[in-house]
Amino acid sequence: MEALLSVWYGRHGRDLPWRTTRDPYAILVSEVMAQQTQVERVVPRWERWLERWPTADALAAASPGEVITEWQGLGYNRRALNLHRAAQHIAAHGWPDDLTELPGVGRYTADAVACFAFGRDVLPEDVNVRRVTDRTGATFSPAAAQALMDLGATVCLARIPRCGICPLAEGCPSRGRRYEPLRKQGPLEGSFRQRRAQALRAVVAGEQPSDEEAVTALARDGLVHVRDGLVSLPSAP
DNA sequence: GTCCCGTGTG
DNA sequence: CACACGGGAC
Repeated sequence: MEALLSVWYGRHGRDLPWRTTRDPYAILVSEVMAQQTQVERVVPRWERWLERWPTADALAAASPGEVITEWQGLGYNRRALNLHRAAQHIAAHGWPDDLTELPGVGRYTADAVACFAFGRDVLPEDVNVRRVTDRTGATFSPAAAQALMDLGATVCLARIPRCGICPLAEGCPSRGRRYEPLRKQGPLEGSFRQRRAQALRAVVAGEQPSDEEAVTALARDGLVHVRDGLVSLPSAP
């Protein structure tokens, strides 16, 4: 199966700039950004980010407010803060042996950095990789990691897989199957999550948000500071 | 109008 | 273990 996958990857693999670097900081940034945002959208933002903060030291020296501002539009603002804190940890103590010690870095991201940057022999398992391995029943080496992620993201989709264009369809025991949604979720429109994000965008724009409830939640996560009823981006490192 | 996605927290 | 977290994809 891995040979078929490799041929497909050569023709249909995504051309992502961080796949040509081994810089662990650059890879960490790409992984954190791409965890919740389509990779095509991430590419220009990743390039801008590395121009502005080319190293973990440079990012660590920025203020949290600058980092939050640069992050806008990449989703889940807490991740920006975690990435900043991770850079400060790296700047102060170097790269830890156990990468999950870094804030915002769990099993998947730790394995991705270990594999792609440090050349460790581990297969980072995101849900794309897990879907393909579960459905095909095949096993793959860490060399197939990028190909598995692309196949899972573009062909072996969560609910309605595109088996008609899948290089592994022949002999796949799950071929043609459809799947129920894994999570239940209400609409984003009008949700508290959206209000939070709107309130933070207002602060980034230099305005005072009117949504006090959202501000309280943002302050609890350290995304804003409130003093004398005035809301600002966090400036202290 | 609803789901996806990894991590942290209650 | 369930849930919060964003915004484009579907």
